[in-house]
Amino acid sequence: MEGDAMMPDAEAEDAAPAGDAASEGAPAGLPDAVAAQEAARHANARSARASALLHDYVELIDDLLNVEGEARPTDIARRLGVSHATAIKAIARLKREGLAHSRPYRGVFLTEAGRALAAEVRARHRLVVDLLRALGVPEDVAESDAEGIEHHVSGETLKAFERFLGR
Amino acid sequence: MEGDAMMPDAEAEDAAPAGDAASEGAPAGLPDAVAAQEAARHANARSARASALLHDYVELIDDLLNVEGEARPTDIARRLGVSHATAIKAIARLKREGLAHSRPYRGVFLTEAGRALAAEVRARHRLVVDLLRALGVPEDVAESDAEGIEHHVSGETLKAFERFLGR
DNA sequence: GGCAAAATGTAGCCTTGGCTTCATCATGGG
DNA sequence: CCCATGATGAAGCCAAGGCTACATTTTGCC
Ligand SMILES: [Mn+2]
Ligand SMILES: [Mn+2]
Ligand SMILES: [Mn+2]
Ligand SMILES: [Mn+2]
Repeated sequence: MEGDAMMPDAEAEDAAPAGDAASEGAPAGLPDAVAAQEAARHANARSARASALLHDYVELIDDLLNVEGEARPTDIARRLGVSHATAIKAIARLKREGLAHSRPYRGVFLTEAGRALAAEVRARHRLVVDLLRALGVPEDVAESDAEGIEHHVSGETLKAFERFLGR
Repeated sequence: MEGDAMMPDAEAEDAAPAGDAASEGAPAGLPDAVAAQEAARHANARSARASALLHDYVELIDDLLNVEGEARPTDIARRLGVSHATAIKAIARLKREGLAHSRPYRGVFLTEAGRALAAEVRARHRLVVDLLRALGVPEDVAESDAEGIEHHVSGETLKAFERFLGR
């Protein structure tokens, strides 16, 4: 620990009191309620970020099952651009969460919950892409941005997108 | 691969001559080029997700510095809804990345690069909120969704938003 | 001016989500 | 029919980003 050298060279510290706010000796910080609201927004974004990965897996597996008839770890990994080991670990988590099931060397399948989630995720993905396209975003960029945006679009916002697209 | 004949191919759309000779009993899997493109989109989203956290810290620190005159770990933590220890670890990372600097017990400051990034992040945040509002999303929902969406909006899409908002 | 409380920092634990490496399994071509 | 090869799975490493618990420093208040 190079914790030495902690001599506070008496700077013009108190020269920046920034004492805005009300008449009271209250702290300059903004009201608790506002900070709490902001914290809630960030917590919300963190939560969405946490489920984003599983959503993408479920969406992709559903697609593979529909288009190819089966969803193999290697294909999943290739489509996501990760190693097969990474895909297998995520698949284990999907199973733990009750979204998928599989037996060794037999490919992956979705549970009822998994299929329901996949449908929801796909609808959201498409709607986000459609909205971006409608705003003039080039197709490849729309697809790319949508891959991240989709996980942060609430039901309310989704409805707004639908309204705008006239649906 | 599988012997079944899976004809429903998404890539038979129109252009996109990336198709490999599909005349033979070629694998049902979609072309390498398409899978690679999809993998690239996911890689892009992963990368954006990775920098999202630091962006939020930088944006918040800049705001605290502007509004309060100082950015203290405890305030940062409260506004983000995380423990102060978590904030301090993130701040260490900001410093490592050359975005911030600080001395023990003295609050956090942004480097030139940090300020530049903050300006960019804030502009993006505002534009996303404005777009959502323009589409009829309620203010609190717009703020909440924007907190996540903002990190996945490319420059191209940003321009499209500006165009739509008439700027 | 001194001291208790608040703020800050450190240490260590956990999960997620990447990776590489190595072991095992399944299958199709010869 | 057999085994080379590719697919699958297991193990273990790493960084990020949460947390709690505890140590240290600063500050506000009497
Ligand atoms: Mn996605
Ligand atoms: Mn998607
Ligand atoms: Mn954000
Ligand atoms: Mn933001």
